[in-house]
Amino acid sequence: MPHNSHMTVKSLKKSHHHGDLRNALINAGIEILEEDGLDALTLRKCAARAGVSHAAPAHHFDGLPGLKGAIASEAFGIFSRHMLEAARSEGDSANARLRGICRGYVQFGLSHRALLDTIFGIDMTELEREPIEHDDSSAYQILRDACAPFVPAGTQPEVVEFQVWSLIHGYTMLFVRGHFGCTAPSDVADGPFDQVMALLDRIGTAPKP
Amino acid sequence: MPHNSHMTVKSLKKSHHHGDLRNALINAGIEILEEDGLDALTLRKCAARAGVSHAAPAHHFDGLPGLKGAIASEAFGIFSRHMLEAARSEGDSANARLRGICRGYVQFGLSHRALLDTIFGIDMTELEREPIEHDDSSAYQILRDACAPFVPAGTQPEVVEFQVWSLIHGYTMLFVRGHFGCTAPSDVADGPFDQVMALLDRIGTAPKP
DNA sequence: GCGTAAAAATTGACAGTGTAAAGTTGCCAT
DNA sequence: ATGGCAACTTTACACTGTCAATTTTTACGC
Repeated sequence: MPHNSHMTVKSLKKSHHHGDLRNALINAGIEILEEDGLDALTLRKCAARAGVSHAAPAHHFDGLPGLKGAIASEAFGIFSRHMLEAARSEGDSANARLRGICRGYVQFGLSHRALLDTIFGIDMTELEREPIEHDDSSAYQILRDACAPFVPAGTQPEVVEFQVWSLIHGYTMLFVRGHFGCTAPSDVADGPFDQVMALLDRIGTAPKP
Repeated sequence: MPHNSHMTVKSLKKSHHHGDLRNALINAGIEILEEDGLDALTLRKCAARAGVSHAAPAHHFDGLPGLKGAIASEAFGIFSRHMLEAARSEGDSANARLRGICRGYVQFGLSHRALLDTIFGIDMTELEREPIEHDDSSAYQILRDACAPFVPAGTQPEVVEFQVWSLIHGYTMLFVRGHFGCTAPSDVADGPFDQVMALLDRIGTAPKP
């Protein structure tokens, strides 16, 4: 006996008191992450910024991990849009698109570190977790498209995709935290980006004999 | 007027009440990380496990971030010993050593995730931070030695080192959290390790024309 | 319309946590 | 012995997540 089968298709769950509190909490969380970093993210602060009482989030998310998961999904959308732009920023060739994606990855890590940490801090193996949602315009798909020209015949596309993804993700995570020995990097150019990404030129070629 | 210039060279700061409380707190923290994960690490729990009052850690570390930094240094030593063993586990050839290091990296991430997250969660760019200490037997040096045979003449060793490091670090971080789509990975073999590490065979070769 | 039930949000309480200030204990040099 | 100091304890407080009880709002059947 579904009691709300009358709801319109585009029902935004805009409901009783607040009006889409769920999204308001997610947006508040993103603001806090951008302003004050990962450790500042708090259920109570999100609630306060959304203008509701401190216990209100419990009706929409399963604790702080639940809210973090929802924020990660939203942040992944922001990340995806950033990557789409980056893919086009360096030219139209296949090489330029792949290079642009990698540079955009690092740039996003520098400019929105807490967001990237939230996205990739999520443990997809935990039970009772709904995975981060990603549609056809997600960063995954953008990376996949950019890798496609480099996939040798008879090879699974995932292979190249995972190679590139591992390389740029590892570089970004190590670089933004200064593990490469650069002191306080504030720009991609401050690191050995070009030197490491030179490995991309070997992608899709045969191994040395 | 140094008031303690009388202390012996090997003075372990074994002092008044406890006797090397600093190290006791670090070890307690590592135990907690191994048993209950990153979120369970708490100043008060470390203090309780070391048998002191909850405010005692403040006299040895600058808050929880300070303790985490000291734990990261200790965990990096554990990681380094693990990597030294892994480097020898697959054979004596240069290829086997590099492959062994990479496999050991992922294995360590699976078996001691909280430790690896603590090590590489440290932000080396933050001011007033003392960097993680690493001597000649550190994981950095082990990786550098393993990469040396692949460094082309006239190339800086760091280039190859950073390429390999980025690749394996990114792979590990993404894999252990299930971002490659593997459900609940419990072994390196559960992931596309070999496929991604095939890129290592292109290390040190000339780019395609 | 109206009453009832469910959803949404509030309030109050509680256990943990980090942190700061003040107090206590034991060791050492003078 | 005694003054000083470092290590530790005690006490207190603000902040956090979480739960139970309550109130307010909305939706639906009658």
